[in-house]
Order: sequence, then structure tokens, then C-alpha cells
Amino acid sequence: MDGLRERKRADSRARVVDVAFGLFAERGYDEVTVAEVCTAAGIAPRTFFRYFPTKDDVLTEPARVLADRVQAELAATPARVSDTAALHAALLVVGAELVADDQRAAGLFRVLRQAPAARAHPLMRLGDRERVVAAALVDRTGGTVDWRVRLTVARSTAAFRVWLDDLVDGAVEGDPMAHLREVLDAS
Amino acid sequence: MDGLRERKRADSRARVVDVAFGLFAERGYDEVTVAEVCTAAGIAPRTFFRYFPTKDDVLTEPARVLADRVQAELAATPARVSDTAALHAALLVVGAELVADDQRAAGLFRVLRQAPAARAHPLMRLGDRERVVAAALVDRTGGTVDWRVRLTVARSTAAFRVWLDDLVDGAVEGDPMAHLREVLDAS
DNA sequence: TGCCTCGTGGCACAGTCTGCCACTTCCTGT
DNA sequence: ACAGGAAGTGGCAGACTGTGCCACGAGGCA
Repeated sequence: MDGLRERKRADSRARVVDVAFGLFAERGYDEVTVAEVCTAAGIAPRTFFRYFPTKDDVLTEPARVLADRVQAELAATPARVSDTAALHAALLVVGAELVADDQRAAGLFRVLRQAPAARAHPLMRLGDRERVVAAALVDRTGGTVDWRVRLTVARSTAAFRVWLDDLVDGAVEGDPMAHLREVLDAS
Repeated sequence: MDGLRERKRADSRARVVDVAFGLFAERGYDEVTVAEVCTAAGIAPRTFFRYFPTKDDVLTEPARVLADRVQAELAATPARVSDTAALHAALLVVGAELVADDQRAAGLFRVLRQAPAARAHPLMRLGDRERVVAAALVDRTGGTVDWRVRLTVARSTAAFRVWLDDLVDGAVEGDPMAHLREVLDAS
């Protein structure tokens, strides 16, 4: 079973992310110090950096969760489904989840829009996890990660990023999921 | 004409990049402080941050140069060439340039391999410049940047990134350019 | 030549991130 | 239940990145 320790730690981590995004939404990422987040979350700064290697990692936490979800979906997809089809299905699932949680998504997007250009839309850095997702993909079939697999992953996640980009910018009119299907089909 | 001022500034900027990459290659990115780079380059730290907003920007300078080259190639491509063809041609050109300069590329790759995972291979962040490249693409034809154009750019640069990834890791056997053509064709 | 703009350097300071150590809390085996 | 070990937490000092401000000097222009 999950020891009390792990549960506490997970709770604390989640609370820090919530609190941080709340403050970021209010005043902008750069105007909020780690110390303030810590005070609000009830932990010491020294502890913050045990949860997150850098301040930026709080910002990219949603991307990490998204990538984890994609991996989980892939792990649950039978080997007979083609790589591309499996990826598209997984991305559609997590896309739907994202869109479903209106409230949370809106706050998230607001923060990401305000975030400095350099680290703009870290949520879209799914591509950074390319190799991890590729590994999850080949784990289904027992294959190995070669450049073709990585290309497949890169292409699909790039499409997802293009969609997410529009979504964050509020540039999507009509049904977001229909648009995601459209972009994925075109990729 | 270029005033003396601008030439001096450009020279100084280039020297800083050279010096910095030299030190990074020797001792690793994290083990070299901005102050050390400045001493070696003969400028004050305060001045360093007038050239580069952050230390990381020195690391991503090659990526910026690459993106500029891609833009230039696109600008020189006639409007009758399809977007995808134009992009592939441009990427092949800059890819060839990169490979041609063995010496420089080797040093560059060594630094990028050592760079911490989080900012790993910033060179491959060409995707970050997606909108810029997309703009260059539509400028040829007078079109507008929509999601389809961005998808085209995302797909091709993703392929380039996959190739570059292998190249940096030294995983390419045989002719690198043949491999680049292969990856682009498969994208 | 004489302004005048612009790049540069020095200084002080806020903020991020780390190593080290002490303290508490949870877990493990008996 | 209890002792000992393991793991998480907080405090402290300090290195490093990045910024605002001001003064100085070198290039540009009339």
C-alpha cells in the first residue's frame, strides 16, 4: 500500500502546484517569488526545491501530468493497433480530459499566456518527452525505439502542440475536439 | 554603411559565444560561470547581460543562427514551390552547412550532449521559432499563417530535430545528408 | 571642434538554487 | 510495543544569475 509518507508527499506537492498557479494567475509568474508560494503553501523554501528542481518545473508540471496520461493510455492500448493510431487515440483522450475541465483549463491557459516568451507555453513542450513516449509506444509491441518511431511521435505531438497553441490563445472556434481530430488527421 | 560601433558590437558578441563554447566544452555548462566567460572574453558581466538576456541564450545562439538561415533560404525561394518542398529544401541547405563545418559541429555537439537534460539540445528547439518560420513561409506567397501552415512547419522541423538528435548523439552511420533526406521524406 | 547618443562598466540588490546539518516523523524488524 | 534506521523537513550560509541605476568614455554628426 501507499505509505502515509508517500501520500503526504503527493498531497503536499499537489497543494504547492495549486497554490502556485493561483498566485501566478493573480499577479503573473515573474511577480511571484518562490518564498511567497512557500508561505502560502505552508512549506519552507528549502523544501520547495526538494519537490521541484527549479521554479519553472512548477509551471511545466501540467505538461508532465499530460505526458504521464499519454503513457498510461499507450500502455493500455493493444499491440495490434498501429503506432500512429495508438498515439492519436491517446492524444484525443487526454485532449478531451483537458477540455472537459473548463475551470482548470481556463486558469492554466491564462497563466501560460502571461508567461514570458522564452518559456512560453511550456505545456506544449510535450515534444521534450519524445523519447519517453516513444518508449511507451514500443513497449506495447516489444519493438525498439528507432528514428522512425521517434518521427511518428514527433509528428503527432507536433500536431497536438499546434492545436493546444490555438486553444491557449483562444483562437479555436467551434468544437475543440473536432478541431483536434482535424489537426491530427492532417498531420 | 555599418558604423564602427555596430561592427565592434557584432565582433564582441561573436567572441563571447566562441569563448563561452570553448569553456563549456572543457568543463561543462554548469561548471562555468558567467563571470568566467566575461573575464575570458574581456567584458564586464553587466555587459554580458546586454548581449544575452540569460546565460542559456548563449547556448541557444546556434539555434537562432540556424533559424535565421532557414528564414533566409525561404525568402529566396520562389512562390511557385510548395510550402513543404520549400521547407525541406531550406532544411537540407542548413543541414548541409552544419555538417560541412566538422570542427565546429563536433565541439557544438559535445557541449550539447553534456548540457543538463532539462535544457538538453536547445539546438533542437527550432520548433520554438515555429511562428517565425511560418511567417517567412507565407511571406513568399502573400498568404496568412493559419494552423495548416504551422502544422507543415511543425512537421518538417520535428523531422529535422529527430535527425539532429541522432547526429548529436553520434548515432548516424553512413552519409548524414542521405539520412536527413530519408527522415524528411518519411515525415 | 563641440555636442550628443550609445555602449560599457561598477555597484548594490533581489531572487534562485545548493550543501550541510539538526530535528522530526514514519517505517521496519524483533 | 519498542528501538533503530530511513526519509522528509527546515534553517542557515553562500554561490550564481539577472536588473536598475548612474557615471564615464568612445563613436557619430553638425
